[in-house]
Amino acid sequence: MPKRGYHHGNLRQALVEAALDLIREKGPTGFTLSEAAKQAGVTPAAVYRHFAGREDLIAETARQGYEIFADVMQFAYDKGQPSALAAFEATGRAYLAFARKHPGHYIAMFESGVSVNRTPELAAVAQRARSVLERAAADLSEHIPPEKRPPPSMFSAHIWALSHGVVELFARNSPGAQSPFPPEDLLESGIGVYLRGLGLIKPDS
Amino acid sequence: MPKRGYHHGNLRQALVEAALDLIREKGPTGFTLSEAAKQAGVTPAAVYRHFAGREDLIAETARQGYEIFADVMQFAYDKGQPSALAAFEATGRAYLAFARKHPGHYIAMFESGVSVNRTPELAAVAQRARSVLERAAADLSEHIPPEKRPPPSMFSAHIWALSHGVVELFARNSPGAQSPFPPEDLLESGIGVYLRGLGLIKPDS
DNA sequence: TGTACATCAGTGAACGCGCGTTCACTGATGTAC
DNA sequence: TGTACATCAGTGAACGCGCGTTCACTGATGTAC
Repeated sequence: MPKRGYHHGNLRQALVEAALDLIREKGPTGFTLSEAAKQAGVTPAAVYRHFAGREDLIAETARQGYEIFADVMQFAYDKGQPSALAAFEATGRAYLAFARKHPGHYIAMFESGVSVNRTPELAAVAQRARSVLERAAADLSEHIPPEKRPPPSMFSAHIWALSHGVVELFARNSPGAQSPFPPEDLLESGIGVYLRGLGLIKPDS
Repeated sequence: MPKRGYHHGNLRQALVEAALDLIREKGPTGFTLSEAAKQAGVTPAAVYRHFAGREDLIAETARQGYEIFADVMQFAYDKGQPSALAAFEATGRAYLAFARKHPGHYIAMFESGVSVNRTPELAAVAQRARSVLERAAADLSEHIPPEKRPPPSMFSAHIWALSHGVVELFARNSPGAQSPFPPEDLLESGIGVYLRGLGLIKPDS
C-alpha cells in the first residue's frame, strides 16, 4: 500500500521500474533521468535523494537484473540436478528465457555500457551469475575423459557466447531483423550439436 | 592530395572517418554530429551538404562497414576453397578479425541501433555478407548424410551467433570485462567442438 | 588568354530544446516529552 | 492526548551546456564565350 502524497513512499524502487520501462522501450540511449522522474510522478531533482545521478540509477537497474539473473540460473541448475547434462542445458535455456522475460534488465546489464566493475556489489552479483554456469560446466566435464577434457571455464564461455549471440542477433529486433528460426530452437539445437561434439551425448540423432 | 582551403575536397568521406573515430572511442551514444564536423575541420552546418542528418551519417558508416565485411567474408571463403571445411572455418575466423580490425565499423553496424532495413542499399549489402556464410554452410552440409542434415541456414546462424557472442562478451571491453581466454582461441575451439558435433571432423582430437 | 557568370560547398549566427544538476525552500511525518 | 520540534523527502526555479538543425550569406571553383 504505497501511500501517495507529498512523500512518495517508495520512490527509489519506483524510479528503478520507470527506468526499466524506458530502457526497454527506447533503448539505453533514449533513457533520461528527467523522464524517469516524470514517469514516477516526481520532479527530476527528487531523484538525487536516492541516486547519485543518471549513471547510478542505470547501474542499480543492472544490479537488480544480475540479481534476478543469478537466481534464475541457480534455479535452473538445481532443477536439472542430479543430471549434470540436464543442469547444464537448463542454464543455457535460462539465459534466453531471462532475456525474454526481463528485457529492460537485460538491456541495462548488457547493452547500456555500464561496466560490471562499476561497484563491488555489481561485480559480485555478476560473478555469482557467471559462477553458476561455470559450476554446471565443471560438473559436466567430469563426464569427459580427463585427457581430452577442455577447461570447464572454456566451454562455459562457449555456451555463454552462443546464448548471448542468439539473443542479440535473433531474439531482439535490432540488427539482423527477422530470425530464420525461433531463437529457442536455435539455441537448443546449437547446444545439442556442441554437446555432441564434446562426446557428452550420443552422436546418434 | 586533398586540397584544403575553403572547399574541403572530400568532406563526405572525411566525415565518415571522423564518425568512425568518435564511435570507436566514445561509443555510439557519445557520437555527435557537431564533434564529427569539428574533427573534420568544418562547421556543423556543412554536414548537411552531404548527409540528411546525424542518423544518415551513422547509417553511411554502417553501410561502408558492411561493404568491407562482405568483402572480407568473401575473401575468406574463396581462400578456403576448394575445401568446404576450410572455407567455413575461415569465414568464422574472419568475423572476429573484422571486429578487431574495424571496431568503428563494427560498432556502427551492430551496436549503434541503426536498422539494417533503414535503406535498400544497407539491407542489400548486409544480405550479401550474410549470404557468404550461408553458402559456406550449404557447401559444408553436402558432407553430412542427407537424413541427418540440418538446414544450412541453421548452422550458419549458430556460427554467426557464436562469433557475435564471443566478440561482444570477450573481445570488447564492455560488460564481462576480462576474458578467460584469447577470443580467437575461444572462437576457434568453439567452432571445432561444434563441427565435431556435426560429424564433420574426426571425434579424435 | 581573359572576362563574366553560374554553381554550390562551406560559413557563422541563431534557434529552441531537453538534458543533468544545484540550491534554498517547504511541508509531511514521526518522535520526545 | 496534545504540543514542540527535528528530520528529510520532495518542490520548483534556475543554471549552463551542447545538441541537431535552419538560414541567408559568401567566396572558391570551373566553365562558356
